[in-house]
Amino acid sequence: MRFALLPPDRAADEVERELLAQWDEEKLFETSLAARAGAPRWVFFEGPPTANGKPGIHHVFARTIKDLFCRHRAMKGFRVDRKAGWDTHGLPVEIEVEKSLGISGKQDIERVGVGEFNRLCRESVFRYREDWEKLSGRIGFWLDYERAYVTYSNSYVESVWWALSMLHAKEFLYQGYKILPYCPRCGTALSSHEVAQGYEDVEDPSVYLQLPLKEAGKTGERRILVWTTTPWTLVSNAALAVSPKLTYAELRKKSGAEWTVILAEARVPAVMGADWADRWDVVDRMPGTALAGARYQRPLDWVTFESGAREIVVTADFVSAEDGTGVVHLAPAFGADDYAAGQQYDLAFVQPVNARGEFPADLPLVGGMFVKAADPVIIEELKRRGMLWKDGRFTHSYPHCWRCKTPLLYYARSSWFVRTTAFKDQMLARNATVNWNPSEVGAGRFGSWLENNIDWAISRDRYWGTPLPVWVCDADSAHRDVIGSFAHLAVKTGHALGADFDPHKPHIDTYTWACTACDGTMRRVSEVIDTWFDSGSMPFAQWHFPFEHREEFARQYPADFIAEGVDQTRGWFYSLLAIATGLGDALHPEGVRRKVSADRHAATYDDYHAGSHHSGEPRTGEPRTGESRTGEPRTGESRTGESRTGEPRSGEHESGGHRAPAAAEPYRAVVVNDLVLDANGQKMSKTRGNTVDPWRVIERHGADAVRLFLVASSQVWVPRRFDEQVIRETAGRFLVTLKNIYSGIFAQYANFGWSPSAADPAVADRPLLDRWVLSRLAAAEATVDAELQRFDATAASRALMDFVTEDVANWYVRLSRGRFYDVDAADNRAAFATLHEVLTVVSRLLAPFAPFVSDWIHRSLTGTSVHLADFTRGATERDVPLEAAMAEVRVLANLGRAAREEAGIKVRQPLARLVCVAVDAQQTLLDELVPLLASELNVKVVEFLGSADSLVSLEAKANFRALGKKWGKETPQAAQAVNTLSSTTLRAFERGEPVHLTVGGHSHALDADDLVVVRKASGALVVSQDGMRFAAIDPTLTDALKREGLARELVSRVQRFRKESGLQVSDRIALWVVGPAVLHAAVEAHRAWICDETLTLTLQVRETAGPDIPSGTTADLDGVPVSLALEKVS
RNA sequence: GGGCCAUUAGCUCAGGUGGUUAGAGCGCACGCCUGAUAAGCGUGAGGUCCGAGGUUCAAGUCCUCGAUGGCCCA
Repeated sequence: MRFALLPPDRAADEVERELLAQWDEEKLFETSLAARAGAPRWVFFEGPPTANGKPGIHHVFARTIKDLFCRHRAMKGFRVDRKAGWDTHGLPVEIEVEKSLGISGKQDIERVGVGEFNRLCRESVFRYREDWEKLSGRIGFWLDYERAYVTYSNSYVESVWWALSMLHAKEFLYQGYKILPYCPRCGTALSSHEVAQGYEDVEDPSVYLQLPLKEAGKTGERRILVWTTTPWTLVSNAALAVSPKLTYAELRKKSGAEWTVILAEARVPAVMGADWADRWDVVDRMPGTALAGARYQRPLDWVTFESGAREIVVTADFVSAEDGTGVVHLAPAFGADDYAAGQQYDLAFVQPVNARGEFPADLPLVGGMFVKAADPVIIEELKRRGMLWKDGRFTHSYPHCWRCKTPLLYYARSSWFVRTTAFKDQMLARNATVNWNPSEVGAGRFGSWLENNIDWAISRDRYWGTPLPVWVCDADSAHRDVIGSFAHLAVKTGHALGADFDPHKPHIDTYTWACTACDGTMRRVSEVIDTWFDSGSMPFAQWHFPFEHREEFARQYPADFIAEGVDQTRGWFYSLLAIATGLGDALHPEGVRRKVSADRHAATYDDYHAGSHHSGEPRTGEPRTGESRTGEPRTGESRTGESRTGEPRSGEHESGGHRAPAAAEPYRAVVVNDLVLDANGQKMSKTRGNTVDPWRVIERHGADAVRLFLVASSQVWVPRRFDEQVIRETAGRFLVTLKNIYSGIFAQYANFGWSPSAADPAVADRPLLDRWVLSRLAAAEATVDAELQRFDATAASRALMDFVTEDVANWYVRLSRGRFYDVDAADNRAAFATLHEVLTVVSRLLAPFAPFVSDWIHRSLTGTSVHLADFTRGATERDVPLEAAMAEVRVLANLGRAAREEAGIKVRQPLARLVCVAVDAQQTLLDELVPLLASELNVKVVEFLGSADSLVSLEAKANFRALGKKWGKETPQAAQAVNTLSSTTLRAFERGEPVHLTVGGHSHALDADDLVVVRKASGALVVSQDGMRFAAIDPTLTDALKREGLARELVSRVQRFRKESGLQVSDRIALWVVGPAVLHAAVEAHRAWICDETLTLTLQVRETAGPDIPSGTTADLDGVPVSLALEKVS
């Protein structure tokens, strides 16, 4: 058996590409799935990326996290199917197509034609999908791209329709109004991103009104002051709002007017002037709540109210004392706060403005005018009516249309909603059982946001999206059909849909039918739905549930794991939860199965499902009895999930056909990742030009290093800086070390004739160092596994990297190097077998993080792919006392080196003895490890002392934790007393003699807990200490030691010379050494050893050079001049 | 304006339940090794723990206020 070599300087990119080709050829992903076909499932949901742009480095990040945990659980023995998915609808796609066509805005799209436009949208999605698949593949993200779900596909759309129809059946779907920023010129509502682009500072009117309060028979004696910057909305004024938290003042002019004015006390100076007290008397003060319910006279009476409360003062939390008068005018059609208050108090709703932003022609004075242009007219009219207090101008930041710069109007638009507020408590309960990583996102950001949940506006007045399956009668809009399947649509229209049926606009809008309740015609509403509803439907829509694959859905719901960026908090994380909770039992596999079996002969799902729609009566798809259960959080095992996710579940879940009641949360664990920033901590953006091209980075460092860096550099849920320099220094460096150990130490020498065999000693028979590293390996294995189990990839990767660099490279390999130069000795076979085991297990542990190099090494070591291996071995035993003893030895070695450094004696110079004091380790083990310590520190003898008394004097250090309990406020004095205890007293105390402390009249016996005894060096040896551990070297250099040191210097120099002369490591030589007598003595004393080390067959030492010696080199060996010459002999 | 997160050595980050010498890696300085060699190892110097108050015998850690940066939402 030969082990392939992997030179560390071989380009990672090249190696990885070769592996990708090999995986492809072997169908390794499919093979790995097949190997777990019968295993318990661990379900992953792929949050579908929007395929409307090239993937960036932050996508590599998110996808690494997804892949990593899926790989880990798969290696742990679960079946982890990974179905890819693509989010294909929505405004981003439309904008991309608008750009490519060089058009902008709805009118342009209509001109191009909705059919053509949507065709281009569909094509555009395909283009980017390829980019995504390529990059995902390159970074080793294993996903089933062949069977990806695509949100625009007919089957997906049909499942979404089903969900909407079920929500409708549960009376969760309704039509209402939503206040949207709207451009009257473009005739379109703007998304929040568009609004954010268009803020500009503008000057607007600043108008104060005095509105008379209507009180029993004396209207106008008290007036309330109101401020607005949009006079045109006063036409629709329905109510006034005051703050329940503010105090309001009622003022009367000192000059003795008959009327008073009311405004927030805190606003008086700002509104009335700093010197207001000179002119006004405060006649009354009252809380805002006292004003609630008061009636007032509205400023303008041009429109008539149809229904709802009007001309009334209400309280609202959004009213502040920041500006204005603390009294806010409410026009529910023209502001989000206003609308919300309107809903809360059932206020009258009037919207006398058309789509072009104009008042109707029949209004007095302002009829037909653009609203903004009507402002001066309205101010003039208010003045005429005596309702104007004062007017002025006001500069503020106001949103404008980013296309045409027209100021936006906040506008009530008809919109469709899902009544999420109806099941908010259930969402909260479900959320509470989710294992969020980090937990604060679930409890804080997401949880507190859910608390303030408002109904989900799901309709969009756009083109490329899942059409809202609502048909409304053109004669009476109360007559509605919500279509839940294509079959249902066929039934409605009376004929089959045809093979080329496309549920998208504009085709779908050609389907109409006669209203069953009147003479009207049922026509589809124009809207499409929010793409978040699409993606939030993926748990069932990816399976075309409930029309197909019901069993599959049951097995793959809910998800054990999802992972996305923190920006998905209000996106996918929410839409998954909201839809699953709203659907409730409709997602219950048992419920569906019962239904199906009861109607086994039904030709289509819709056949049995129909009827609920024909009647027009809402009905629940499933029995209501289970409802109360749905909101209950799971108890017991839910939070840590250990019992569920720790080990593969037994088959019982499978045999049941489903895994859990669908009433559970749609995902059990979430890993949230934060942004990838540039090297300077700046957010990456195209406009800043600091984006990172993932392809170029991968080419330079390899996907392994990039993945490892992204995960290991800091917790994934804090923003991380992306710095290529740092990749090289951390992940890159680690991988180089690993390859060095594999190729430079293991494979290179194993190829002289070692391969695993029965000749290898059993573990128990191997040297302590081997047993130690195997024990550490078991520890690392357990740690990495446990950290991944709890979704901490950062801690896992760091533990693994630390093990490899510290324990394997820096200790085991370094101390064992000599054992790898010869494959025959039993001791050496043990070393090879041990390192083989270590490297094999390390590659498995590394596989989720760095799937390429780990596979490469694992294949070379074992002949099989790491991705078909088990993550952990069975029971492995640790030798904890041995680990403790070795830890002790390593500390002592460091101390010894520090002592050498202090004494100024290099390691190559042998010393007579090292004197140590160790703690926490068995002396027998330490004795066995002495040869390692002696060789590491190059000393002849290592002695252990039971105490350091002979090396040190004792001092006490107070232990505040213990003293604090006893002494309270006198702790510092007591500590001081402890710290001044004499060395003699402390020795007595350590022997068990009682010691009392007296401080401030109190006296307590000293307990062992109360102090730590510290040893300070004293004496002739050079002592180094760390806590209770000591290492002391004897710096005395005898002539014999000096000779040995010189011999070592010589060997070192000869070795270098051999190399400089171009010799092979196995070449035998003849050697001439010319130097003074002292060198002569050293060589003669260690002749055999020198010859052995340098493979010298004949060694001649002289004091002077001669003509018979070949030319060579000269050197200085610690002040001893030497000339060397050598010749290759064989 | 609200919510959440972060702020610890030049850089990147660790620092359960408060306990007195605040750690690691990288970088840097000095040195070692020269059969992992465009590798490997050691020793060392680096810190008012963002600031101000407070609680406590004791605060990087708990509380309050503030600053800066980031994200999300208005």
